[in-house]
Amino acid sequence: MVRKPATLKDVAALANVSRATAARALNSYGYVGDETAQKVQAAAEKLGYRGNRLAQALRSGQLPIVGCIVGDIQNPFFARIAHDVEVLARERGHNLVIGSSEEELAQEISLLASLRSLSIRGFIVAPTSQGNNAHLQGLIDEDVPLVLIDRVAEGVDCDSVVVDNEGGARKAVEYLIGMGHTRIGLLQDDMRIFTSRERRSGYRSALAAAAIAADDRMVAVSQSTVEHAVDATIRLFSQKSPPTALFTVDSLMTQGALLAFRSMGVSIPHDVSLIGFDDFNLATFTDPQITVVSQPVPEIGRAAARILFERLAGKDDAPQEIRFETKLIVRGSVSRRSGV
Amino acid sequence: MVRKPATLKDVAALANVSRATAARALNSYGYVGDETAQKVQAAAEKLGYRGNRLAQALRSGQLPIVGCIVGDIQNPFFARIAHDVEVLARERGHNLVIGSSEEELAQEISLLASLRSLSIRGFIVAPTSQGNNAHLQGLIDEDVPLVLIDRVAEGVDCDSVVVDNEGGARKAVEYLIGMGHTRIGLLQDDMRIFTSRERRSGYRSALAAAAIAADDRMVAVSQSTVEHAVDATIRLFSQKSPPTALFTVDSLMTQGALLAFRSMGVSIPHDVSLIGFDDFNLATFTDPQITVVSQPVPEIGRAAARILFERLAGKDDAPQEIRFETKLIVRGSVSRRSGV
DNA sequence: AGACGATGTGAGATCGATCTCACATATATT
DNA sequence: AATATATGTGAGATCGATCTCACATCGTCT
Repeated sequence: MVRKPATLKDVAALANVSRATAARALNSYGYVGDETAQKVQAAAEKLGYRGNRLAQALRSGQLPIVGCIVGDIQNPFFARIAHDVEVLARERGHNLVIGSSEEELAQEISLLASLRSLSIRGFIVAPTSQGNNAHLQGLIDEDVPLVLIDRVAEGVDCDSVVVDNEGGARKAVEYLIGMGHTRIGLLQDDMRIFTSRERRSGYRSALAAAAIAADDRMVAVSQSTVEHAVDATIRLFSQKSPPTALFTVDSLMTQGALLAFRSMGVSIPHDVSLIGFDDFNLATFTDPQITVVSQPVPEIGRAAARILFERLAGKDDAPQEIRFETKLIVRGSVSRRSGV
Repeated sequence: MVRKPATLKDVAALANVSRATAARALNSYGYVGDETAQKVQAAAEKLGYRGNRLAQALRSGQLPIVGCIVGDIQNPFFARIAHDVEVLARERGHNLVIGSSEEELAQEISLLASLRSLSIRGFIVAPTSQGNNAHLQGLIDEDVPLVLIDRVAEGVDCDSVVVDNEGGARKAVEYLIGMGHTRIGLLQDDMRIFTSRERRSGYRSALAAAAIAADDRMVAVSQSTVEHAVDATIRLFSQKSPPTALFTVDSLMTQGALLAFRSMGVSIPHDVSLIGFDDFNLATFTDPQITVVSQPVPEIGRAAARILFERLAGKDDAPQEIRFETKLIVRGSVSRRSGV
């Protein structure tokens, strides 16, 4: 049995009034007689009238939906953010559409285009961020609110919520240097990604400050998945003179490195020291526990959503750029290295 | 500068044709002169015409969006499923709206109501599943395709993709019994949740088969988060005669139990043996590695999405009920217990 | 009593895309 | 030459909700 959802027309007919009156009664605006209003309410109730948000949206030009495009929903970092955004959106009577760019610019662009044509009200995006950000600027130009998270995009003048990647990475590497390490490896993901660049830059500046020459053989690049990170770590540590310490730029890669070390029979922190960017659930389960640079993940999604809804409410001042501090959490995965 | 997106009317005006002709040219149907078509294409190009999917949807009655409502997007199990569904949806030119019921029936209902009024084409839902499933049956009645995942809902006649929870749990507990354990704890989440009930049922039947009396003091209930599981585990093991082994019903709770044991100074598997339902990334990083019952997670989302799109394409045979097998993966978190 | 405001209701336009129908031409067929 | 058939195009209806406007009907004030 396929019964089409009841329309306003059906309700009006049942209540013996015009569509206009029915609309007034249901949305309580304008003048409606008490008795009429009751009749309409009753009719709506009886038919299970729910209203067609599509039609409403077409009229008003806006759908109560916000979009969130992340790099990868499987990364717990983004999952947490998406979750927080969803909660806040729901509080404001909005739904959330989630897209995953999988770090492909083309995918980000097509996702955005497809969501834009839905008249989605605003976006929270973790941009893949390379040169061409016309698709993002296009949103701004059409006055569609956009909040960037985790990463900023060059030349796009909008709100953003990021963390101090460079400072965090520097703290991590300085700590390693302070513990006597000089051959410090970096396991990073694609250089096109903003955080990857910033974290590398922190890594480099810490090395430079300690007068340690940058060495490309100490740097491995892989996609941000556990599996790819395993391979990259194994390659990095299969060299003749491998690093004595490793800094990984996100939690999936940290986990990949851990797996790789286990499979290679390399012991932490005895053989190799490890610091990861971004804390994760199980960092304290391992033996030793993993030292990390932690970011205030719960703040990020909430801050971004808060800003987005302020913009939707009409706030129109200069773009905010929020940058949260990171914190070095020392656990047991780094050991002091004496001499070389 | 706020330029409204170009409409078909704009394109038609620029190309000096009627809206009808412009539509024909852009969607290539009906008869259109070559020259006219070119003109229209050029005009559309020039104006950056993208079309308003809302208006199209209002006309056609369908928005190319599917919805996915999970219990908690932060649970890696659901994150993985959502990811897989999103990928498949995108392949079919659909977007995905994700909602999280947070295991609240009321939230599931309101989420579904709000998405239904968007004329969303179909749903994949992990139902909170208690008695009243009218909201789900309502979808079926209106011919909106619905695929249940992870859990089935009583009295709702639709496709479903689940795993053999009872069998998996029984395997786990039988294994513990085979290793000499008799005081076997169960850390489960809310009994209203289908998987929780099924897994408990497997736990009980394994005990019964071994003639071990069920003992409520061996069972702890908590929400499915790492934090709640920590507390519940501590309570469970603070009794005078605590379990010698623990079976946890999902990966977040397994992680909570691990954290709790660590904080209590309880050593695995020496003091307590542990088996978790659902494998997780770091299960092999811990020392010892965690023995688990694994489910074919990548299959679940894909299977559900595949079925959903078949239904959307018009397939109309009897509902499928897919039930995947689980696998006991023996690692090192269970030790043999001699005597009592 | 006449006028003005408050109250209540309906007809019709609108949002943007699509589709049916009617009406043109042009070419082909007898 | 007359009739079919193919080809092109536009006017207007439609999807469902909302809003403006016009038109009632009251009551009240001078």
